Amino acid sequence: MYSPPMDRNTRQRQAIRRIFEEADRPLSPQEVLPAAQSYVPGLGIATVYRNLKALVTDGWLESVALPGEPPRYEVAGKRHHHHFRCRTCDRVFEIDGCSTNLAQLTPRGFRLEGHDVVLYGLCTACSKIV
Amino acid sequence: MYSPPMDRNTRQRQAIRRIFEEADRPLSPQEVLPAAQSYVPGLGIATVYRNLKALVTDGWLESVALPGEPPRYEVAGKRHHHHFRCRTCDRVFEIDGCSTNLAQLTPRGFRLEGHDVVLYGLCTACSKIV
DNA sequence: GTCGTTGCAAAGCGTTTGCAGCCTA
DNA sequence: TAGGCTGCAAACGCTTTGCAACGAC
Repeated sequence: MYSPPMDRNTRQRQAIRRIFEEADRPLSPQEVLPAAQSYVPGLGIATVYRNLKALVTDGWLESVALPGEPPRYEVAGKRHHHHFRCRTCDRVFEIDGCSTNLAQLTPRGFRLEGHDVVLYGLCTACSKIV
Repeated sequence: MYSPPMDRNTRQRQAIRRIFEEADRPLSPQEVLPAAQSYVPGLGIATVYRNLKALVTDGWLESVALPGEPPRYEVAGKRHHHHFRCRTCDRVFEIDGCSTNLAQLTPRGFRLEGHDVVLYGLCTACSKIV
């Protein structure tokens, strides 16, 4: 998989980085596109994909995979954390802390190396509306 | 989305059900295809997809979504459980039990309705090989 | 014999890639 | 000015769908 060396600071790349700095939650390419276009009209979806990939290679973004969902991305370097997906607005939020009793679930003979925890429900905004 | 009424017991459908009864772990369409073809040569991938969908509608299968993975399917009606994915052979296994301290992770103002837990590591077979 | 089901091939859909032209350094 | 980067459109891989033939009941 090809990843650009990211050695030029284009308007498109600036816009995409800015979107993530403003959002503070994992964003999908489809969420990034219209947001980035508000800064750079005409910015194409291919540019979004290419830059997301490049920013991951660069270590500036990390990909966030949730069950049954296309990959999202968030600014890298945060502490170990998990995610909460709102079933109404489909937005994903970061949650601090981590479940501590996962090791005891591991079947005999298996070697545990990592884990994902995803919570589902309603975010603050949506739980007020319903 | 169209789902067949499932009122005929074809060789293809028998084969697919049999695969799941024998496997006892979540299977992807790509895992089902060759296995079902060993019973019914020439069975097509479209038939696999159609029957998986139909068996879910029928309540005989449930879909299992893991982060960054295409959907798998397992026989429905089991107790609440989670999954373990082997990083070497990519197979997914069911694990009993459930983490109990997830509610405390929920951010203030959010309403928790459900959760997913996925463990990663090596299965018994692969931890012996490495 | 009916009509649900199948296999094949075409169509979808989100993501990736090829390419000519653009624009940053 | 060089060559990394962009937008467009074609290509991809996986899943879904249309359709004529098949076969379970």
